[in-house]
Amino acid sequence: MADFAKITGMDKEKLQNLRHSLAHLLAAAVLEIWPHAKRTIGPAVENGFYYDFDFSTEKHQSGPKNEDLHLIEEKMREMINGWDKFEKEDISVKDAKKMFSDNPYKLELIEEYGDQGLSIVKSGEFIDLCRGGHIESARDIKPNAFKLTHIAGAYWRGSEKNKMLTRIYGVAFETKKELDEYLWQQEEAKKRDHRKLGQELDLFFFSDLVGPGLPLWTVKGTVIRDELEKFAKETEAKWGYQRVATPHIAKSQLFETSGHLPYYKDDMYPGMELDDATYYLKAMNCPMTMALFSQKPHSYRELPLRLAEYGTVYRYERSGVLSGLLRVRGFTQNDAHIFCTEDQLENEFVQVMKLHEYYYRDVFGIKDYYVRLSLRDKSKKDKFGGNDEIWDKAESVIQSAIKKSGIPFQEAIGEASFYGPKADFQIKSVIDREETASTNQIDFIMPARFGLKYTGANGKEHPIVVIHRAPLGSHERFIGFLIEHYAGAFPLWLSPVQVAVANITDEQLGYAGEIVEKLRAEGIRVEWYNQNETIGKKIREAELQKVPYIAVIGEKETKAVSVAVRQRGEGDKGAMKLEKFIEKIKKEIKVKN
RNA sequence: GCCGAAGUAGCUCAGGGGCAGAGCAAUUCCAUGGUAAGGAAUAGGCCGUGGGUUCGAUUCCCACCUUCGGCUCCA
Repeated sequence: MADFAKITGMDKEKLQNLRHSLAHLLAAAVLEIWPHAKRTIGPAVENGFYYDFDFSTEKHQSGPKNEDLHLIEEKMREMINGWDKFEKEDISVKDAKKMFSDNPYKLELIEEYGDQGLSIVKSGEFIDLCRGGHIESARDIKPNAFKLTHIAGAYWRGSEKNKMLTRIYGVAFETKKELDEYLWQQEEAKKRDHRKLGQELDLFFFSDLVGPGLPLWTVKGTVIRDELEKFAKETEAKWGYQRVATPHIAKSQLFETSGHLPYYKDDMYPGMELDDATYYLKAMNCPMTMALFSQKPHSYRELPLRLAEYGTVYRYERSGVLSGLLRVRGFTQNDAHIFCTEDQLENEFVQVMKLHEYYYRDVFGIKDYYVRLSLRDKSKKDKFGGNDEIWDKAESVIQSAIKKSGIPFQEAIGEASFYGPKADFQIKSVIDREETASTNQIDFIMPARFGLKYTGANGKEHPIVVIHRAPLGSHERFIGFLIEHYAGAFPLWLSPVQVAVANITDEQLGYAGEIVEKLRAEGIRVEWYNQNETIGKKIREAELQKVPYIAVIGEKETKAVSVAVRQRGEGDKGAMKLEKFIEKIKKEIKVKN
């Protein structure tokens, strides 16, 4: 995992210990108020801590509600005074079982970790089973530098087969100042949440009539989609890609051939039974492109063949995971499949990584991401197709290619797809949720299942290897991310409205209308603020809509055939001739910044 | 899917067993204005959907739908 956490004054381990100690304090406070609750575990996490409880044993009252957090916090502050040094002691399995005889969760942990040695931690009256990692004394906890934030459900030991527990989250820092700063940052982050900005800037929405996870793009949102797509098409054409188009549905045989159906059937929209077959909405484009490639024989001279498609796919994501544009059920991928020889594979993959660098670093200025290299878990053979020889080859090529590209990465064992290892570009949303922006895979398996071959210089047939790649991920997720990245203030080339024309009085309606027409004729996206309102009001509205340029038209401008230019966030830039303004805009659109 | 919370005008939200409220936006009128909100009037509602309790439900109860916070999942 990349470390997105801010470096604070306190050393990291000590801060983690402080947070873990607070988890114990939280448990102690909760047990004071809900004496029959069962505590389970409470680790430190990024920015804070949590503790999981089972309140189902609490007979007299229900578990905590959000409004009780305040109460628990007060209890914690009260209890700190009775706490002192954190003392750690080793304990035998027998004594531990006795001590926690009424707590099945602790007993399960004792059973599992007993042979590795157990210890307990004590402070004041409080004792908890614990592996350790505390600050020296509870006196180091500043009572005003932590805050309980929310209550949520969480499965015992992270498995949905287990009981759902109640998790209480808190945030904690060394000082109140750091806590306040963190809380302020969280508030600021909420302002750039793509769901909020999507509403305010009128970019997309969801309709109950259409269904959950199926975004509808407004006129303004569609401009961003189209610009992004146009840019990707142009760029990828230069990088040697050719475009194809495939249907949205296919017979079950296609997904059986690709191998997806047994693995992913539950995540696909259910099949449509027809006379000749069961048809499925595609949840991925690759089987279609494979079928397209298999249509005719291929010579080594055609390779590498890079086939790109903006393909719309549908996945039946579980209802609870849907989130704005970042997790949807229908989305359009910036997809492509590179069909190549084994010898070309590494270089092609390096090129794919370089394309990412161009997009992320050079064009969008995205810095806050990391690459997750997902490899197979050798002990879980049923999760991954093919044999060890093929996997070893694929993993060695991807590792070598990614090293050659010079892009830093982290390995994740067991995260590979069933048909191959992958290099994913991981980003974080403003609310700190990590998502995959781009996924890139090496695949020996699916081409083999489709029997894809090429004829080599020696006249013999050889197996094809495929790279799956989607640098811009999906329109939905990538635009969701871009909205947050730019805080809604898109660069000129992506802005739904590039110029707002605002006449000061009705006297200039004629001239302003001409300006609007001229800008439009130059291919500039313009919106005319011609309401009967003051210029101050129009400027405010255009600024709130984050329009990059406002062309103010008054009596002076009409006479001089000019526009008074106001730049987003920078204010009045003075008047300039219309031709000059158009030239400036067009130049800025071209350089994409 | 699971735990919890919330759904009232286009948006942000208040209210509460007996005629449905505000601000912003919209429309019209007045004002004709110089760089972040000029004034007035009008219109706008199955109070998420379906059941139930009640003389009466937007309000109370139940179910469902959607959204939000998490968990699990994420080709």
